[in-house]
Amino acid sequence: MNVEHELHHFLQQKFGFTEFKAGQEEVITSLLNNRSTVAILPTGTGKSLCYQFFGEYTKQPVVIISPLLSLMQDQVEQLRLQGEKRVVALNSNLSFQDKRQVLEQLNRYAFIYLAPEMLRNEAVLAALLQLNIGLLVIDEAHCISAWGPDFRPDYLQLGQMRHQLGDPLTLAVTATATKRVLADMTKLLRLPASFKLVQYSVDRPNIFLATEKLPDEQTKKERLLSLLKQLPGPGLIYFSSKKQCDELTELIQQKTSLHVAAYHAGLSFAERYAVQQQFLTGQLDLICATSAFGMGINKTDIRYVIHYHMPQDLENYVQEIGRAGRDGQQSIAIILFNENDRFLQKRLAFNSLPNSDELELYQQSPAALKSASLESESAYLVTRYQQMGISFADMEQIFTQRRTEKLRALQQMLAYVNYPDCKRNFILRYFDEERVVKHQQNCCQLGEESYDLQQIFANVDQVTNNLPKNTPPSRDYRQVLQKLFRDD
DNA sequence: CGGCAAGAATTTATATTCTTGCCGGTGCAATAAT
Repeated sequence: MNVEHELHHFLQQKFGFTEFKAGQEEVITSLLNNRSTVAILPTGTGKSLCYQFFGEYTKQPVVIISPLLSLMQDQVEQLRLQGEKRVVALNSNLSFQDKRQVLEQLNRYAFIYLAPEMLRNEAVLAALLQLNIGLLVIDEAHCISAWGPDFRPDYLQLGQMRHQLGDPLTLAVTATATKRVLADMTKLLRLPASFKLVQYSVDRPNIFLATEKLPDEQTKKERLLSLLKQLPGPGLIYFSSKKQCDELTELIQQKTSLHVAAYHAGLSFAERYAVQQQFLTGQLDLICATSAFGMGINKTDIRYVIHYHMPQDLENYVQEIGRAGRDGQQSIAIILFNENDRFLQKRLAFNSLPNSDELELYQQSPAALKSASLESESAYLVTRYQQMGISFADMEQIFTQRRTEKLRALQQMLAYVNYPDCKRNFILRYFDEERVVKHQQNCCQLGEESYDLQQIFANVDQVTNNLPKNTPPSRDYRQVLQKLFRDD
């Protein structure tokens, strides 16, 4: 039996699938050839199967770096449902005793999930070193570039951690990456130059792209309500402010008959989990959310994603609209834009980084830095950079450069909103794809011309692609909640 | 970093100009107190 047949046979036996989805076989083969791999695959193509397959096939332990506790939880649950019990999420949800026990017997697990922050724990690193890691996986690897520099600095340390673990075979997976983000990932992970890149287009042809410019807030609200009355659901609205997210949720409740809930980091873990489950099971028509919502959400029938505020950059935009239409059916992405929105994003971008006054203060007074780092995000960042051995002079340079990059990305986002020609091609160019698509009727709105919702959704069945229709298993979320948070 | 609304100030004003405060996304781990 040749290798290809053997892989298919194993896929059927172990996972019950007859075919690999796009990219999976290429990734698995590359890993089996002992080549570290970066996989940029569209959402819904089963990225996790790649490393699950590798682990089961080679019978070697797989360590997965995951950005969110909820993501780890989902994956662990899914693996257990598939019958794989040797799986653990090594995180702060574990009690001290449980954690110690897991660390003592780490070699009993085939799949170990953890957040990058956990690698700072020496006991954890030591236990991982005892293991013969077959594969190190960086899930949602764009976080390295998007979150590392100013939000979760431990992402910057992954390369060094990887080295300390003996430079194991590595797989980095994400749905979107420009050339710049890809370069960040390979550099920060210190991947060997021989790494293999498996990349598919970011284009999602079944998502119509629209932007509307509105003169003021009042008009924007009215337009939003009128859209909600016309659009087929379920849907998602993104905000860049928790306050406005809450306000609009209430307004929608008052003015429409839609079942709607808000989702943002101001809510407790339990509340967020409940909202998410109600959305997945169809009890909610619509979620108003901040960027907290989305990663790891597997709902296939989202018909529209509206941006009440445009995001900071096109990377985020493509991630967020990519949550629509995973079933391949016609969907739509709409940005409602008001000129003042640009300042909101500018503020957010600038605020996340320490400015030179702050840096100077902290440099002169370590005591001020210490007391501030408990509350201020940027002071904490400075502390972490110091721990990484980065000087104040270098920090100033790094932060300045980062600010410039963020500003440039925001300019591109604005250019997209204002772009009078085919927006799909704008996105393809931004993501450095050579390919140019032919503008079609159901592609995007051009310039200021209006678009016809009825026409867009008229011939739903003509739009097809090979994305799977995998509805999540229905379950009572209250039970899961109880299990997860016994003391809530 | 910039707009905006509310309120204060202003050459005694029912109108304009100036000032102030407000607006603001994403999460890990670990600690401390029960």
